[in-house]
Amino acid sequence: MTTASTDGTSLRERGLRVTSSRLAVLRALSEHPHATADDVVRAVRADLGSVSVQAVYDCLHALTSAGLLRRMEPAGHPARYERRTGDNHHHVVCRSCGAVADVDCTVGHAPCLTPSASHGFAVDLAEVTFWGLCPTCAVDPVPAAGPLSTTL
Amino acid sequence: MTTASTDGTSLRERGLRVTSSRLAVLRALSEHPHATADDVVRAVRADLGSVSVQAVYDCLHALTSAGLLRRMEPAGHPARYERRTGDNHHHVVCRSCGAVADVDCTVGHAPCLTPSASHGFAVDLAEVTFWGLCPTCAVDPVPAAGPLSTTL
DNA sequence: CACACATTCTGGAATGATTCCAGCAAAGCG
DNA sequence: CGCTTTGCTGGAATCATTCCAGAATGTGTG
Repeated sequence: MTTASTDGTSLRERGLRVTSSRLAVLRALSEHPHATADDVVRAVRADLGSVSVQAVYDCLHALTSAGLLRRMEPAGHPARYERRTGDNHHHVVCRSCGAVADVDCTVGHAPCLTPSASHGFAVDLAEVTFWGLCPTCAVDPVPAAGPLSTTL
Repeated sequence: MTTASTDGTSLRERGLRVTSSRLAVLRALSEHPHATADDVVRAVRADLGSVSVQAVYDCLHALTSAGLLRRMEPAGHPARYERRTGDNHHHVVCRSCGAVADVDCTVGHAPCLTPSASHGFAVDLAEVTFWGLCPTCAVDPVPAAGPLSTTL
């Protein structure tokens, strides 16, 4: 797994300019994995004083396509970002509050899954999302979101 | 798998009122599996003449929570609906054009996956999405969306 | 078969996450 | 230290989806 430094080295290594916003975004996500863009905006503002929303989105995109961040978007919830990249771990999402937790690969190591019949698609990534209720929401449930619960 | 009739029986069985819009939505999705809400609106209008966007969203929600439809939402693309429910099949999504195709369960039958460590979550559904390029886009790629390609 | 009532549908406005745009500011090379 | 490239600001726009209030329609009861 990759959850490297918060100084500029990892940025420079990937040919990205080192800016305070980018470092702050990385720091924010080190402290709060699975944060939403909005969470990151708040964290970065608390850290640097003031940053525009777009600056944060730009950073998130730049860092994501450089492979320093991973983006996941649970159906019905805003996107979340995390620093664990490279390992193919998966996620459990709470259908009540949207909380996300990491789950290590079920069936061994990467690639842990290969589609049986891929209809001619050139598949390069298998994404697994588990849906359920987090410990807190299991006690007193609320609304609900995400795919319908089936018999698992 | 469940891809039943387009007359009102399946609706009545689930205690839903039989309305022309609902039947039209079911028909539309029989002909075009993995259609977006917008696709359905167009299909239903071509069929019935005029329906409001909300009527379609209402139908989609009603049918989905009744278990007659399944909703899937590929990151970065509008939600898609399909009539195959009950079986736990998965999807391949094209990161270029967003096309979706069905993939049968990789590792056997439902439940084909169980999270190793679920952090106290009560998991009830495992959702698998494969990302890649569809046959058409593999020829001449375009933009790109969805999670970053990793080494699979 | 007619009614009454609960649902569903209409049209229009609102929301929330994310993106686009044009101009200013900072990063990094020489 | 100056230049060019890249990143940041603020404000407006987009897109899917939802909320609202009132009109229309399906359905079980008398």
